[in-house]
Amino acid sequence: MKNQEVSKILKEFAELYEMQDEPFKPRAFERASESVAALNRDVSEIYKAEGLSGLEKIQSIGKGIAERIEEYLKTSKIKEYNQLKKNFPVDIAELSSIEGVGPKLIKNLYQKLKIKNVADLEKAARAGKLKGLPRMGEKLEAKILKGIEFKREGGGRFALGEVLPVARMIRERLLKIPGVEAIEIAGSIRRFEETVGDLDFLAISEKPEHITEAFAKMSDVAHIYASGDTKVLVRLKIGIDADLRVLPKKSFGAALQYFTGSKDHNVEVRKLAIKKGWSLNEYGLTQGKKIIASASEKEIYEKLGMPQVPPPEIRLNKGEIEAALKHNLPRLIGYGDLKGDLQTQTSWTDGKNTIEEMVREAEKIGHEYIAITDHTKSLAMTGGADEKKLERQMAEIDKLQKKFSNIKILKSAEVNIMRDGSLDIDDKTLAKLDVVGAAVHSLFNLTKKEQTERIVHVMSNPNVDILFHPTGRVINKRKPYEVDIEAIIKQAKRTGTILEIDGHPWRLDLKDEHIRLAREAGVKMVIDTDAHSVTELHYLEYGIAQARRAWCTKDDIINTRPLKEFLSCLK
DNA sequence: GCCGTTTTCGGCCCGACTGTTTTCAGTCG
Repeated sequence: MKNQEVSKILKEFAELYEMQDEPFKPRAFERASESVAALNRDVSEIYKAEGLSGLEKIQSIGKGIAERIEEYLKTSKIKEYNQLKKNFPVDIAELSSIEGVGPKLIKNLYQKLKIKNVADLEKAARAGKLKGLPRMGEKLEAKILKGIEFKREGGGRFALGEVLPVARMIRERLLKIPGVEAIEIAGSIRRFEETVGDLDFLAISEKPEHITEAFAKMSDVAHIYASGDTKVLVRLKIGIDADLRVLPKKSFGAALQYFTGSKDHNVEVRKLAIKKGWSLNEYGLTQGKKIIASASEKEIYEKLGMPQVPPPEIRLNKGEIEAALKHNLPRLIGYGDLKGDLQTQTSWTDGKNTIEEMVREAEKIGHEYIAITDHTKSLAMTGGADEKKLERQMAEIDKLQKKFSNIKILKSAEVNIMRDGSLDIDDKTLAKLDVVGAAVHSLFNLTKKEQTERIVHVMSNPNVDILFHPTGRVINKRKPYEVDIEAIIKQAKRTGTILEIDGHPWRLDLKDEHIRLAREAGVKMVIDTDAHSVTELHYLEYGIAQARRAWCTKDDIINTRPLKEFLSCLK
């Protein structure tokens, strides 16, 4: 539960040091921050069990940072942090979330213009005051205003991947409270939306005051807006609002249906009730004072003429109600249907774990195969592989494979697409790989025509099996590059290139509408995690949810198939 | 501040891109 808080504070340390021009420390704290975020155990648990030395065993954490973490876990603050913060009482996380704003600029903004947050920054930019700063001109000023605008379009929403683990942990904790019969997470999280505005919890309990009190007193709570008998509203320390409703068992189905939404879906469902002379709200489906259904979602949908309950992911009023009424909903791909992962990075480039560790975890998940797709040479910052390094890795995989009889390690790479649509690895080497993914990692600003031609060209390469994260977006951070997605889908169909549904919660690329287009065109797709650590190998559910939202069945996704069959689908 | 199959001291990811400059600082990945 503390990992996110600790990771966040370490990240801020890094930026504070960066602002003071400290050499090397920023990187060290940044690595430590990432390392904590990638843990699959909670730091407070590790500290409780093994003390300071347990913390020091964590990758990229030595004596200094371990002591700071200890101080934070013991006292909820770090003296040195407060000291640094005194010199720069600035919302660094908020400011640096604006594209183009980094630590150096933040330092200047505060020292010269006393800018502390994005609101200050926007005011100064609109007044044309930024131009006076060193190395700042009209274009950068405009870029910053655009960055602020884009951030705002995100509506301050959190990526699902940031908050789903938090919501689940809160749920687990609340379940332990005496008198609590059930807790469900509703709202956009239950629908697996890409981004989430707040967390909605529903609880069944005959003694609501126990759970409301415990909820409001959680250590993750930063502020309590309201706290009543059956409803609590809080702001969590990580910056998102969370609300809890406690209900009697008999109306739980109605409440779950009501609080799951979406709003559009519920409006349509309620219209069906009205047509029958009934009414539907969070307490039940009723006729006057008589309750027709309320305990389960299934009863409610059935009474309204739907023999199938639309899965939460597709409750968007996009045809699911009509289909459910006609008993015509497809059988969506299930959360346990994938047989392998097809994009994973290891310590050979920018991943946190070795090939062996990744394979072992994949085996534990139950995969039949895993592709090792480290970056290639033109992504220099990651130590991307050239032909020689790839050959070395292939040899290493051959050696490693002997240790594993239940899982096939596929030799692969995430190969960079150059400006002209060529690749940065020669075809001879690519031909030796089991499966090849190609990806755009540079020149995001080409015109739509140029970008499309570049990608369409690479898809015609007979070695390229999969196009990775086809639109390049990063949720809340970077818009997709300009590209003609329909042209790419057409080319995928023509060349037999597979399109990736990158399940990494920051990417989710393709997104649902594009998946839908690809499915309708009969294009093959895969779902994978883009994992950079063993923890991230568990990100599959995010990608599967995207596919479900696009009404995909098991047949639409190639890596639901056993190894042999999967391989036969490649070029 | 972290780390070690050359090292417990002395290295640490580095090139592209942009916008600002007239040789380079800041940001990004």
